[in-house]
Amino acid sequence: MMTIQQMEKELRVLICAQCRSQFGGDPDSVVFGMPPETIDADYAVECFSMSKLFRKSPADIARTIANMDRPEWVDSIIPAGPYINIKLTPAFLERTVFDQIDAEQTRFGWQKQDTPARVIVEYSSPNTNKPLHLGHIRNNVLGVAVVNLLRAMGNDVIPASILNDRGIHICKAMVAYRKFFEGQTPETAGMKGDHFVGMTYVRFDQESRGDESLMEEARAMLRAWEAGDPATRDLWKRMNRWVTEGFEQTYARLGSTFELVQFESDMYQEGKSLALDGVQKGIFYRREDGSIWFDLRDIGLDEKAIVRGDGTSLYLTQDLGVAVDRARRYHPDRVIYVVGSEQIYHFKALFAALGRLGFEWAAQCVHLSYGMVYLPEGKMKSREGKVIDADNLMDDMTRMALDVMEESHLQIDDADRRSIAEAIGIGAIKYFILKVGALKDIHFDPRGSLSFDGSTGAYLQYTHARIRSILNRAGEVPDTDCITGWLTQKEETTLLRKLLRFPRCLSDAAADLNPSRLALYLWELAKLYNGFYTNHRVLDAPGPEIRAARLRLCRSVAMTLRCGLELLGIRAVERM
RNA sequence: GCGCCCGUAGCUCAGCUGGAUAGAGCAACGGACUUCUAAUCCGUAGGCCGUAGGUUCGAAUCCUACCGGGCGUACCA
Repeated sequence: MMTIQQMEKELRVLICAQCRSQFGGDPDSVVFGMPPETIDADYAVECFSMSKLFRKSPADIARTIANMDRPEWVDSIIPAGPYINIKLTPAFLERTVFDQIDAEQTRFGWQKQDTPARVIVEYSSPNTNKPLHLGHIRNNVLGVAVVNLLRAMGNDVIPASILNDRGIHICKAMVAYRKFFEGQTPETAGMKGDHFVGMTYVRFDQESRGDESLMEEARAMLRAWEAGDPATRDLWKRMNRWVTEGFEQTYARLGSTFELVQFESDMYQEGKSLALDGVQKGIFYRREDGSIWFDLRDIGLDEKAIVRGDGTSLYLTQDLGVAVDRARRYHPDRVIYVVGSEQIYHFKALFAALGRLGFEWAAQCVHLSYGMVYLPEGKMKSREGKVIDADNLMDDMTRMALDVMEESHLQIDDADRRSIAEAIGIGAIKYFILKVGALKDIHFDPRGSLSFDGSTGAYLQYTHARIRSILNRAGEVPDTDCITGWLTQKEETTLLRKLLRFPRCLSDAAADLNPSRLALYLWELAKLYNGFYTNHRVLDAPGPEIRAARLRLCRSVAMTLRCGLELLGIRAVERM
């Protein structure tokens, strides 16, 4: 059996061979594009870019390539001006697509690497003084999708998170707890732990506005923490535990998982010793007040502080320490940081610092940045409590989905209904985020996003459920291996051609670290399927062969939708 | 000031490393359920791809300048 990837490679080799024999060289690249709808072909290759290389007109090149010997599975290679259009034999197209999907199932389009690259993907990395909000959702959703895509491409991926569990923001929550909530726990307050601590943090902000002394207390608390004061450390541990327990629930709903969780409180010393090391080597320098700096003006940045005058560490110091620690323990080939675009400068500085300290792997660090998430009123401000809380949002979306389900005729018990509503509600958020390119800001319209119309996760899930319903009614899907050639309708061919492109969609999305490509592909696939669905019958198709062939087509589309959705972290439901 | 990102239909966005006639969705209007899930489908309408130059056989895509918006430029994280 030949896979789609092997078949495309084979075609490329043949085209190159023809170029070598006729023009004396290989083309720079052979890109398999999509012919316009009016042309009946599976691939289009443009010959413009070869024109300069071979000193012939694109049309001449197209004609020459089209004359090549073709394997028996290629139906025709037809030059059309500067393009060649390649059409596979319909039977081969069907067999290749169907057999591969049947063989690979939920791993359709995945690849194996002989020596898998080890990739650390850092994402989420929250502060432990408040619950996760919409901005974190974007981070987690992107992070999960990137992890999944890289894994599908055969990489050895380590999802990592670092909890920012120390610093003045934590102390603020602790001060407020002692002053206003002493003796209470998340249980007595009837709240999730992260929400409980978040409440103390908000309270601090409110109270400290009219009372400067609170800020003083927070600073004193930070000093006590650094000094290792037992009572302070005790409270700190307790509150951190509340928060992380709350996070675990949120992560479970979001589908975020980590293989490596580290704590800033364990790591920040490492960065400091690296800084001192750098001073010794003459890479960093001290100012009179004792602070440590390095100069990035030669690469268009500024001077950056790396340790404070009082010897305490900064954000950059911590990330330096974490990076070196991870490299030492895991020897990654790449490190991908999923962090908002407001940190672009920070990561430039971080990577530059690592490079100057002599770590060659610094060149393999990538900051995958993404845009802001705005509310209609403006940027989210966590201290003002004007945020879309992650848990609340997931609840709201789930409830919305439930309401819509109530109106439907679906006969299912309450537990199933809840679970499906959860998949739809959370899938809607995820798809809403993933379908736009990461760099774009998202203007989040809470009401609008609750709609399930158009290019949405629910649309994809609905299409999947619709197909599954047909397959369930059909019972056993007969094996049509020996009866290819029955899918002759336009919609059927278009669907097959779309399926043909799934493996490349995955590898492109993974290579660009861009899940939105996959999100878009799935929407297009679902759209094509729904077009087919309204125009043609499956179960009572005209003849048993067509019925069987269509069932197999349906099964393949459903499986591809499921594969894609799951890579995006969205559950494909059987019914809805 | 400097750096990075964004600017495509009324709104939200696609448009792959330049390539066959700029595409969707939403909103608006008009159609399609005795028929495999109408959370669907079909149709109509809507564009000087921010502006001006440049490179090219060919530009929404690459380069330059400008305009508009965002983010950053902390001994905050």
